[in-house]
Amino acid sequence: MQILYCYPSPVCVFDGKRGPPGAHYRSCQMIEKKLQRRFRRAIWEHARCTLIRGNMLTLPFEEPHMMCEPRFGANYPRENLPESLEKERQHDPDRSNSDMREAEDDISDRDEDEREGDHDDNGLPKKRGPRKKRPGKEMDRSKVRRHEANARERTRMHSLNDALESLRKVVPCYSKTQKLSKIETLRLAKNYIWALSETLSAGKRPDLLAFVQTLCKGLSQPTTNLVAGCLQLNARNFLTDHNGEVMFSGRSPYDAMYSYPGSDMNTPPGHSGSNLDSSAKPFRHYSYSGAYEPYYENPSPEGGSPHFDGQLSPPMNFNGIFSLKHDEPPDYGKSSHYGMRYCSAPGRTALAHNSMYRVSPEGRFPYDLHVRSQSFQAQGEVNGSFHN
DNA sequence: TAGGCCATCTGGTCCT
DNA sequence: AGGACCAGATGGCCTA
Repeated sequence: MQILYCYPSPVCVFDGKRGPPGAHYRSCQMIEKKLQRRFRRAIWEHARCTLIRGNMLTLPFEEPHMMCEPRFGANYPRENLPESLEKERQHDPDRSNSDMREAEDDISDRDEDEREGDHDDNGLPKKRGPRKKRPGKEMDRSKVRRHEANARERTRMHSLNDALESLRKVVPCYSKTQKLSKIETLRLAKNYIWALSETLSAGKRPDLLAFVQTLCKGLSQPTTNLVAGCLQLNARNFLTDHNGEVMFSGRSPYDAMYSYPGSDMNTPPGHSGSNLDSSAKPFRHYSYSGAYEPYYENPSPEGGSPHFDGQLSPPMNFNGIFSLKHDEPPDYGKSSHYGMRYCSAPGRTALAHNSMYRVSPEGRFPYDLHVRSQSFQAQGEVNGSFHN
């Protein structure tokens, strides 16, 4: 029987994976702790039996008390510990100590209770009544409080991580396999918000290069590569300098941007995926210009006057500016900053709540994109391109 | 093997 | 008093 300990790096006994803590993991952890307790008890019972047996073999029969009263308290000599326990102690003294203490306490408590149940200090039969308070009670209490505080802290950090995970899902380049680190997630989210705000406040087709540069500002090179890979860019064209500034070192920006197979846009030589960074996964290619035109230049499907109701959830990613991502849109009404930014953008095409927005009438952009209240099937496909 | 990332523990501080 | 929040310390895992 093999037990994998929870602390300090929890491992799920069922699938052998370390965190992250989730519902499944937590339930596993509870079961695991039960198993640990049972296991420790089993070990001690085994040790007890072994030593009793050993004593039976080595001790003269005239010392039968050793058989019925083996002591495993704190003063029990370590050299008499079973090998497995001694090994464990050497491997991790702190943990083993606490575990040992716990197990020892269990057993010594039991033994003590058994003894106390018979006689009092004077050897007279023990009277019934409230138990004497032990001197260590106050310390036990603070210990318990510390444990509770630890548990709360864990829960707090877990909820923080949950929030971070949901943030990962709404920034570009979400990947279950290659997760952005916490700090990179926050940086990317900040950049993303900033870039989108700039785009919206400008109210015109954004400078793609500037957008990507803003997106990658301050990110590490691997994350920059990842973002570039997600956006189907040649990651090597975007170099992060020592200050975290993203520099373009390739050809003209639009050459390095998207090309949709069969489009009349120039396809950069060797852009068939071979020049992508190794971290870049095969993504769908989108027509940059085709994607933008309907949003900025065409009249709204309803032919209404340009207005904006301020309820639109923020765009999902650069070419997904036309995809509305959030299943559970945040309450943007609370954010005056966003509301102002959204409303202040001039010349924007109206997007009514129930309208369906077809990005490319020619079908060059292969997805129908819907506003929030409608089907998200196509949106899922689009997002899938980024969230491999 | 060093460095990055992460989970956890822990003590301090602030607030209710 | 107790809970929330924070930051430092610690140790494990992973990767270049």
